[in-house]
Amino acid sequence: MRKTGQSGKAAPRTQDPEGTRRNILEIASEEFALNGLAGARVDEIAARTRSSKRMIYYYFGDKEGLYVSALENAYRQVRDGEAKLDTDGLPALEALRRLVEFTFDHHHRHQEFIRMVMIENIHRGEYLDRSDAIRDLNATAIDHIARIYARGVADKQFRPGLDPLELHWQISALCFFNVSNRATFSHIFGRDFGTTDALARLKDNTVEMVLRFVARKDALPDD
Amino acid sequence: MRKTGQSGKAAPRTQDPEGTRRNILEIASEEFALNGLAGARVDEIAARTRSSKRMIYYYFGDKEGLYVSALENAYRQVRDGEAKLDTDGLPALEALRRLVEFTFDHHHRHQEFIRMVMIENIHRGEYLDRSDAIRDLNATAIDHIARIYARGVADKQFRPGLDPLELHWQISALCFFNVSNRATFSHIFGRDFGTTDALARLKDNTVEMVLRFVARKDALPDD
DNA sequence: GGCAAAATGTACGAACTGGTTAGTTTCGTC
DNA sequence: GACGAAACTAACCAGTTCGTACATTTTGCC
Repeated sequence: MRKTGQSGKAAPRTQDPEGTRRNILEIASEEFALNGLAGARVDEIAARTRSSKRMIYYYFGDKEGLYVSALENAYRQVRDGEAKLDTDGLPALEALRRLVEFTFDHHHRHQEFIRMVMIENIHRGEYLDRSDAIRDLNATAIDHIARIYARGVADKQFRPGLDPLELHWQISALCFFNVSNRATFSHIFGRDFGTTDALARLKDNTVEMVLRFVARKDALPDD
Repeated sequence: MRKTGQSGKAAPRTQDPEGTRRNILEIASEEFALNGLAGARVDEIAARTRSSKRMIYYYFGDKEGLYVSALENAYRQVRDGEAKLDTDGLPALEALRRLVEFTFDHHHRHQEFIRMVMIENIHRGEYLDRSDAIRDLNATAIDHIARIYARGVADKQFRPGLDPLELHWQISALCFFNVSNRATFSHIFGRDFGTTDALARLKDNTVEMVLRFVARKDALPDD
């Protein structure tokens, strides 16, 4: 799909391939996040689109192709957002705190992304396999935490011997679960964990938990 | 068609309502855990059953009724298993360690359960709402950790002011994610987190993380 | 203006899917 | 050993769902 160089802004057209594609992808992302791969309906997606079912198949091949694109779309958006955090000037302990807080909030802000990841895990990552675009996006996601950790160890603030990737795992777990399992958890224990108050407490706990895990005892405040 | 001994139990019958029901539920649980509510096929379930599609509707009403039963089934099995852990004789710190280790392993042993919970969360707990059976099962699930925590605080091993339910949340998060998101996580970071080695490390980390979060500084070993 | 390629609209159909209809067999019990 | 209820079977049905065939318009380019 090549775009010839044009002068000025593109004039409004009756035909707008790029816009159509984007519009379809947007609606599809919503529907898949809402209903899952099997649960989403191509006809329903088409109906909500400014375009038609014909166009879905024209641009994305089939339902699964559309799903994979929606998945890529979700990852791309979220990773783009993550890149905005900058902690380079901060002391390691503070940087880590910021990172965890940011991750917590970021997950909370992008619930459709969380849902897509849940759905994809139900499918055992089968469709992720078909997308080389996604792996590339995440290769650098680990860098940030690795840098902070290295800094903290050098400063004798963090205990050595931890694996940044495993640390990332733990942080992800705490922040992800917080969104992914809220429905069942709240229901079962009869307490709403979605209130701003509950969320604030969970965030504090999460930060605290990570910091206590990583920091050396003497770098922590007294109990 | 085998004959059971006449050991007081019902003689073998060609008609076996209880057995049929259980058989259907068993297969249905597998299929729903495998494919989700929308993804599972009633015909496929029926085919794998010793019985027929008609019987599914006879005993469970409709597809959703069958799904709710499968969900209840999953919760019941897992909660029954959990009840087996006994830490009452142990010092609080050791008891908590055992609890976390057990939870970690237990989640790992019951991946179909995890999948059912994931699926139900995709459905926002809508079907959990329809089942009063499940809430009752979990009302006591929090007791165990609450007892350990209270003991630890009394013994000056744990820092006070924590909420057992929130603690349970954190532990669940770490152990749940470990199963639920393995597919995408492993894929994205190109490292298999399902090996016995990786699991052992993650378990250690998880235990460590919880203990460091709960214990008072002076109750912990040096870094 | 003319033309091929890209983009789009309309309508349809084959296969699937949840659910049912209608009828048969089994079984406790009186 | 008759009888009604419970357990069960097989075939079928109607609505849905993904996907496509065919026709048409728009666009870039000479």
